[in-house]
Amino acid sequence: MATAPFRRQSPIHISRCTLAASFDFLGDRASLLILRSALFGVRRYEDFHTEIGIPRTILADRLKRLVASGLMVRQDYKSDGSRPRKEYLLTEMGEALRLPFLAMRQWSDHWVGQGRTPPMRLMRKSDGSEVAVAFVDHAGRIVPPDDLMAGFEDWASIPAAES
Amino acid sequence: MATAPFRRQSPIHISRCTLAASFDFLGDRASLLILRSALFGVRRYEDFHTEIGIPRTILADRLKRLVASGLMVRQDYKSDGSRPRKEYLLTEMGEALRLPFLAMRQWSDHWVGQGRTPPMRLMRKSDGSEVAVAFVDHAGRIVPPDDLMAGFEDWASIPAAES
DNA sequence: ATTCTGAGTCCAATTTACATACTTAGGCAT
DNA sequence: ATGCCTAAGTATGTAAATTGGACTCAGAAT
Repeated sequence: MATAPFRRQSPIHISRCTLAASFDFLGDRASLLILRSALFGVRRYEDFHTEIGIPRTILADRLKRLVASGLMVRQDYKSDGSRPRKEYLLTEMGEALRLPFLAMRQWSDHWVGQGRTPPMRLMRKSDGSEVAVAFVDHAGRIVPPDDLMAGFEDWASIPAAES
Repeated sequence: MATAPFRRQSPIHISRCTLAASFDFLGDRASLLILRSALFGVRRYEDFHTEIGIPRTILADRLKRLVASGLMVRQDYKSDGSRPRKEYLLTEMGEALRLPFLAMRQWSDHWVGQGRTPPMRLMRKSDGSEVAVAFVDHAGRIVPPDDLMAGFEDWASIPAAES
């Protein structure tokens, strides 16, 4: 599976693909940047706006969509000396995006950040050892990408590759 | 690191974030769907068009951008009985997106596909055992998300969290 | 010479994004 | 109690991107 063989169609039809479906609500720059900030601990409208620099209308719209999609919740907070305001927190579903986002970061640090030393390192809390995102088998051993294979529910319906 | 502490700003400024930078060229639905298909082995303009169903102008534009970004290459192919045509192949850089995309698929199968059995399983070629995407330490052991910690180059510059 | 097909481009209508300005709600100082 | 301040939005006119459909182009086959 290092490289997929040539195919005329994907083995999973786009209308039944949860991955493709997820791109409907996080397949745009603004949402992705909001989630990136949120995973770092940013919560407030004004902070998202300052940090990301997208128009306020877009920010408001995207936050609404992220809440509607179940990735974030909008709740009150109260810092002393000011009135109750709203903040946006990741739900468990949104929090679970940490793994894919960190996989993506690993990729971008390598391929976009070329030579530069990555600004962030993942470590074990316990012993401080370097942590990476990788394929692992059921026994917990790392699987090299070329030992990887995909199995499909209805593989009989997959049109054979031609050249 | 199960949940990040509240922060007013991300510890990595957006202008120096390779992840944020990568969203510039793959932070849109069309590009993500093209890459999904490409990772499955789809290569041809017409096949992308049929499968994804985006307008031809967008497809042409995105393919151009993916080539310009170094994720794909445009090359000739010749099937017998017809003239030479173009196809789009993932480069090593594009191919390396397989890990983050499969991490994302794992997420979407779980959180978007709720109860349904995932249409695709990752397996070891050698023994057919189930494969997943996970955090691993340097010794190759799986790291649970709550034993995860982030270290930053210039952590002194991180504004302290407040509430 | 004509047809056929994959790989595009062109175009007018619609949608979405953008920047800037404006609004709202409540705590607080005067 | 009046007015000010701030976070969190909304309103709006303009600029840009997206859309679906028609059109073009190149070469192989008939």
